[in-house]
Amino acid sequence: MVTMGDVAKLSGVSKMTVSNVINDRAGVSDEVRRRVLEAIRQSGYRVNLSARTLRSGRTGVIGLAVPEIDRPYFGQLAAHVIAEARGRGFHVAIEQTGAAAAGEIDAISHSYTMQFDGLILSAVGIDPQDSRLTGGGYPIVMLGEQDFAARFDHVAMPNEEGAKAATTHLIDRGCRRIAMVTGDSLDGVNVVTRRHRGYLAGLAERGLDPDPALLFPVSGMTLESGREAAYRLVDSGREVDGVVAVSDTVAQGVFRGLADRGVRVPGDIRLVGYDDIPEAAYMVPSLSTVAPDHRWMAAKAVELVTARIQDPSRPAGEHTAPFELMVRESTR
Amino acid sequence: MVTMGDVAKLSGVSKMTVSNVINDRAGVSDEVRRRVLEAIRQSGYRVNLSARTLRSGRTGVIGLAVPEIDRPYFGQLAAHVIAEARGRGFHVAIEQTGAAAAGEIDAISHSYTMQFDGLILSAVGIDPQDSRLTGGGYPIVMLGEQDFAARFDHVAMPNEEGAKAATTHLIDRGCRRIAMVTGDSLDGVNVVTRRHRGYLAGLAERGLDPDPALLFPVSGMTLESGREAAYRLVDSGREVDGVVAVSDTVAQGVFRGLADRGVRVPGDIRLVGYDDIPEAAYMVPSLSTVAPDHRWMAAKAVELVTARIQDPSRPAGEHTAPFELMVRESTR
DNA sequence: TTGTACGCGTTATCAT
DNA sequence: ATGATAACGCGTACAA
Repeated sequence: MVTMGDVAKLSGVSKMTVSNVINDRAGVSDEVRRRVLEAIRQSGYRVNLSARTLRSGRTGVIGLAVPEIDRPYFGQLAAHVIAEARGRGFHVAIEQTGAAAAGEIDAISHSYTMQFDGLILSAVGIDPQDSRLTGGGYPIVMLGEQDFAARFDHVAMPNEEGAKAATTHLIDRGCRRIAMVTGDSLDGVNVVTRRHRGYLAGLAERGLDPDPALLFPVSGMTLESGREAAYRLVDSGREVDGVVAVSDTVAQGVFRGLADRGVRVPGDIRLVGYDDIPEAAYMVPSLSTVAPDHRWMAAKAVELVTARIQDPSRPAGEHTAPFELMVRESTR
Repeated sequence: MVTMGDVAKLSGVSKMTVSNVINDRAGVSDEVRRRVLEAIRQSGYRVNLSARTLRSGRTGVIGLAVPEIDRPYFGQLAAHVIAEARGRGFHVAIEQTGAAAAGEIDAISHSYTMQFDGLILSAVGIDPQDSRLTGGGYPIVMLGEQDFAARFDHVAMPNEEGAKAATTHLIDRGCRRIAMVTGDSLDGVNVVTRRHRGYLAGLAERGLDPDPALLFPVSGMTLESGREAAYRLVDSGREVDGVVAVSDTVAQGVFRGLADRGVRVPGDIRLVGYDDIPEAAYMVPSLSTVAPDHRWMAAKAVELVTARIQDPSRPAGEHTAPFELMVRESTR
């Protein structure tokens, strides 16, 4: 392995000067810089990041913990975060939490062990009151929907606002019996409960009474659980003319489930999702959905975590992404 | 920061003994081990991976370079690789190559710089003859379709076999004018050309003549390029009763494009994809497709790269995944 | 079974 | 503008 010392010897300078050249520090004459760069090229020298990290205490890596990387929403998020971090000279390491509180706690611990400089945690299961959840000065940015009470930097989605807009949109299209397909636990503050609140707020704003019988719980944010909820919806025999799904992926499942039962969208039931995953615009019918600004969220999260890396004591802030309601064929 | 020395002091032993306890080495009395573990717990000590890496030369990280992590196929692949690597005590760092040869070369160089112990490279653009493409003893496993001539361990998809099976399936369903929507370059050996060969082989096996006018090139493996190819297909006015798409994502785009032009699937045109992404089964109509065994591929790739990490001089091998043709509604 | 001394490759400090 | 020296925290060789 070629070390800095080898390069120094080759170009007839000290290790320190080589280091200065590599890190673009001032105080190196053009002539020496040229010689050193030439020696690096010739020798094929590469910086040893472990040594640098050992000395400097920084890895240049930001962790990104998501529930499952194979869900379109998180794949997109990851792509944006990677791009944004690269622009700031950071590398991104992806962790999977399995959408469980334990996995999320592990991710923090693991991030620390791996010596990531900071962590962006897309939290869905964790309880903000969890005693194991202590920043301890370690730069963590939360990306999710719990209420972290300013204990962490937090980038939130416009869950209530978005779900409310989706619901009033259905009503304005003529729907009166609007079901919601959403998570099975309506306790606490999370994606599921906040979108449910938005749904209720939407009904209220248009003077409709909520009907608890029109809530169809799913155990996970998956295609299959959406389909299965649609079966229950149809088989219940209840009159329904609109469905708000907690996410686009669930909406895709609901759509398939309705089709399996011979129910047409938007003819019999209008359907709206949340997330605006890329596939939404390409479904037939295309899916109306709430589109939070993903790039904005990724950029904000990276901005916050890098700022906190530089100054761990800065005050934490709460930030909510802008959104747009994408009206497409499924609510035509 | 708590170091090994602190733990040693706290438990009244030497650093070496602490190291022995941590790495589960023999020659430590139960009593001492207990004391050390207690001290570790109390102090909150964590191994410093940089120091360990600097000393041992190993990071315990495997790089996974994919074109774009926000494409469902690669998201799934990543999820499987991460799970498999975890089982072998490795961590996975994801890189994005942008589906370009330059990005793939960069990924190798970057993987090396980041001191990953090995790299799984999902290559789509690289030329196996590229002079910059030299393993140099660094453990690289190729996951893609080029012909690497045993210079690298290589996990391949059953591209020709799969595309051929898809094509004969269309013919057996009664199709006679079968178009293919595929990449725009039919040079070299890659996903595009191999699936195209499979398509030709399928036609040949059933005694149909290929018609070059039924090739509709796309510039990328995206939803949008699939849609746009469908427009060209319909607008060309050519008679077509079946379409083989180069991937499921492209097939989704084709399906949407056909719908935009009022062409029904499978009524007017039967459609088959490749990959079996999760969404395929949930489309309406559900998408018939070739399902390579993704988990098998991920497991094999991780197995190969870990084996090569242990023994860099082992002979390289070529491995092709098994597949299954998923017959669904789009070819009903 | 435990301890000592040194080296891994880099960077910070201080001196020249 | 450049160089010498000492750390960073861990693991290995060898000594006790």
